[in-house]
Amino acid sequence: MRSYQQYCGLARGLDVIGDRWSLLIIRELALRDCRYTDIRDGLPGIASNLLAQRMRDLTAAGVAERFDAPPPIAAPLYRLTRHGRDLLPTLFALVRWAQPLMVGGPEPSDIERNRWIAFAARAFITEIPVDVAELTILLDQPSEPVRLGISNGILTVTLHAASESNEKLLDVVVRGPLWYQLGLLSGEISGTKPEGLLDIAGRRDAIRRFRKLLAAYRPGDRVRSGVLG
Amino acid sequence: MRSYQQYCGLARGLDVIGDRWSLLIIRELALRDCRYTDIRDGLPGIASNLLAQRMRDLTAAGVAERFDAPPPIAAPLYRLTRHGRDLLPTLFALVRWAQPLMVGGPEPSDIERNRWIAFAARAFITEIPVDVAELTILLDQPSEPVRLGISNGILTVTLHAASESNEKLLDVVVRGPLWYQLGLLSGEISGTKPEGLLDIAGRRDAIRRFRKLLAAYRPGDRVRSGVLG
DNA sequence: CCGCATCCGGGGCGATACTG
DNA sequence: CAGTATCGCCCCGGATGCGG
Repeated sequence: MRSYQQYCGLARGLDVIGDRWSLLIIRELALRDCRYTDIRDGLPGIASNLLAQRMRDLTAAGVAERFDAPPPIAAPLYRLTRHGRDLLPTLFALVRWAQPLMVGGPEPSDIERNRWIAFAARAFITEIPVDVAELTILLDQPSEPVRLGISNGILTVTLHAASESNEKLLDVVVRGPLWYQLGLLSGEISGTKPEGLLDIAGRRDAIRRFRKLLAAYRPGDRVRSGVLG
Repeated sequence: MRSYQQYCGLARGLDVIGDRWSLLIIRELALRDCRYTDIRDGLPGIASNLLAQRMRDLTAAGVAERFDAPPPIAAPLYRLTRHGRDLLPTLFALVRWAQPLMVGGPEPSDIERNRWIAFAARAFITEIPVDVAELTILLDQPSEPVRLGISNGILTVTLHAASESNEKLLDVVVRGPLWYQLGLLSGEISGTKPEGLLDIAGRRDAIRRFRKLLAAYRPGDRVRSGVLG
């Protein structure tokens, strides 16, 4: 992208990640290390040469990097650098802001990737209550189920290869339409009983702690009405 | 902008604010209510028709709105809506992320607007220590000085009409090159004595509390090395 | 099959001129 | 002052090709 040529932090940041597709590339790399093709799978409609250009730009900016995975993986992979990962809290904030645009569920023309809910999970689970220090949840779906693991009060979100899940190790399993699961994470569905199409399975105590985990998110962080208040 | 047509919060957000110039327009409106020309002043190089289009898009999206100011102001003004202001914490996060790109000072080709430091101030002052509940600081410059007012532990940042400042009401006055002032806010200049070109004036106790205010910012919020860790 | 490079319309963008 | 109008140009989107 053309630089804005402004001595302003916001403009400088946009010079790096303001290009079309750039943040969606970073989203894909945030979910897992990717081959070129893996990234393209998450960006339907992007021109191939454009993706190549973006990868050059992002690596040059120190946001992503190329590396060779150990055998038997033949293709080179891309991953986020430390600097790239530092950007994620910003993206989670944007996801929270945009949540009102998600409430009606997907439009017929919308592309969907089940793994994207892992990104939303990171955005909406912002705090771990002390008595939820150990808990394992599976957001189950036909393809790309997502595992939320809390250990020592630290959350780790991973993509689950389908049916890899040893259900013995899971405390809670959530099944149902993806946008219902999203509504659960974002707090729009907060009733204490499973809502309609949503199936929440697990021991009673585990489910209680899961709900407490979700309740810890508050939309807050509002800016007061005054100018730059 | 063409919609990404993805059922993903990040993509949905970018559909609204991912266009070129959009976030810089929001920056200008965050600093003060603006006439059309005021916005354009902060976006050198933007085509007039393009700005008009962006304003239509942003008002349609409920991020900004047009309104008629009371007399004697003749021209219609733009301001952020509540929804637009909710976006500011995200932009502040981006400003913090991009700070490493600011350390060397402006490039010769860079445009500068002194008011932009007000935006940075909001980004880097993230917490108010309890004993700094009352404090008034002026970031002084030839044009567009910025006032940081803390009252009841709440920070308010305002643009000061030049020489409007009644210095009697100011606890601390900071003078010096803009990017030195920025370095002070972001913590790169944290020495206890005024650095070279930077002049920090005020009562000893006020300056001490001012430094404590700045020290409250920590770059933190890092994401661990694991994927979506 | 994967990782691009190339080619080719179309439209968004940059710059300027113009109008109420 | 607040936009609208016009015109290149280049970036982007879509398809194809091709070497590893």
